[in-house]
Amino acid sequence: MTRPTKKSPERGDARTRLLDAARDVIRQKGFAATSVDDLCQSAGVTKGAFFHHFKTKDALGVAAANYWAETTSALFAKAPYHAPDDPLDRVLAYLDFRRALIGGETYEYTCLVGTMTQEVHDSAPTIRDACAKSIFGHAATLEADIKAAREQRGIDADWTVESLARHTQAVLQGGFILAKATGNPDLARESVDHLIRYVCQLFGIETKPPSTTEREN
Amino acid sequence: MTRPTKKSPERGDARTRLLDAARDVIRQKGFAATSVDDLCQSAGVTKGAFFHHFKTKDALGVAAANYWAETTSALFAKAPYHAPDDPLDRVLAYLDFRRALIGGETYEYTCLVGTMTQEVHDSAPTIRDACAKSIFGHAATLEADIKAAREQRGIDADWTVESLARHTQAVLQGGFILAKATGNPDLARESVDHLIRYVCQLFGIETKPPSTTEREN
DNA sequence: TGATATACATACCATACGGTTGGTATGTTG
DNA sequence: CAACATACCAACCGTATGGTATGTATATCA
Repeated sequence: MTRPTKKSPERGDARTRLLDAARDVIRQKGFAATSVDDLCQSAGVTKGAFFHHFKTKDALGVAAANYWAETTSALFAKAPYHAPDDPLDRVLAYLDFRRALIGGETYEYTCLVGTMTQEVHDSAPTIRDACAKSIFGHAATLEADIKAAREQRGIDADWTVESLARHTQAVLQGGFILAKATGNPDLARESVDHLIRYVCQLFGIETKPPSTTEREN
Repeated sequence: MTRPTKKSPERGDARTRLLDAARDVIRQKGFAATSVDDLCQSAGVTKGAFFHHFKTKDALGVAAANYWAETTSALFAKAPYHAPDDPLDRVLAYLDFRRALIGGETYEYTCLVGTMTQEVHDSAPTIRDACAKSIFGHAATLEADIKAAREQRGIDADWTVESLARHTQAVLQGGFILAKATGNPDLARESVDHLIRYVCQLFGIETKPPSTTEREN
């Protein structure tokens, strides 16, 4: 292998630094408004490095979406919301977890692939498909718990497990837009609160308060 | 003769045609990826006309957001969902109306100001503020009916009227993102269905089926 | 009828953009 | 050690971009 060599540990190789830069800069400025030079400057690499690792700017977009899918999958897989024995508690713990992630600067808590989807859905199908895979792949990780909760409690539902899983992502994405419109993360949390109330009602339990992490940021 | 002069009703003056073009093209390609030339070509005017009416591209963005606010306000003001005597029925009729609007090509039913907010929130405050005004101004038009419904039915709520009004917009915006990710408007309708179920549950009534207009498009 | 303002059109400009080229330093392999 | 591959850099290129300068036809009004 040629690279790392474990020497000069600046902060990862050029490719990873470009992907990290893409994750943050694109969430701030959007994909189209982010130039290749922006990314190179933010990553501290040259244009030569950029086009060595990515054939085109669109190719970086695809790679950034995949990188996002990988890193967020890892984050959610390790997260503590899987602990409860009761599947409904796991679902609610997931929503609590998502709620707790909202805060700080807008680019820190909003969703890269949601942002990119909005921009490129009609003009860059490869990027859009990578974003869709990330969004719906994550939604699918909720389905087992939702299904188990429904069966365990014998809920006679007129909604599908898949649609509820997708709905949670829609609420989050929409909350991010309202938060961006005002620069205020409270607007995203607010919608998650309504979503939590909805899920509690669907399963016939009393609405739980927004958990411990009420005040952060 | 060079200009309209009330003759040759091509389809409005240059300014309006540019705003119409902006509404459609920006919803397809996004704001940053839409060039001034794109807009001029789509509107059938020259660049001279563009910069005669708008000082900068950002100024057009602001004007497009305001134009969107005006035209959608007029649409919703005229819509039939205000007819029912019961305020809750009006709220549900509003959601039904929104649901029925979803269909056709993505650029035909998605929200211009939601799209622009996502892109420019951090780099073009004037556009962002115009978008926010449109979104929250529209949300505010729901508050009277929500409040009346709550009082009439003596609901003891742990949520604010304003937050529920905003939540409806968040769900719509989020639904649009999922729809864009797949090119399928069903994903937006699906989330509206969950929202309708939520509102019915909040007010303690049985969930109504998605109204008459089930199959369109 | 002349002065002025409006509503465009044409031609042009400086810059920023995505992408290419040619090169070097370093490591890997047989 | 020769041959090759990888990772990266600096300089450059053609084009597209937002914006400007200037011209012109029509409408308004004193």
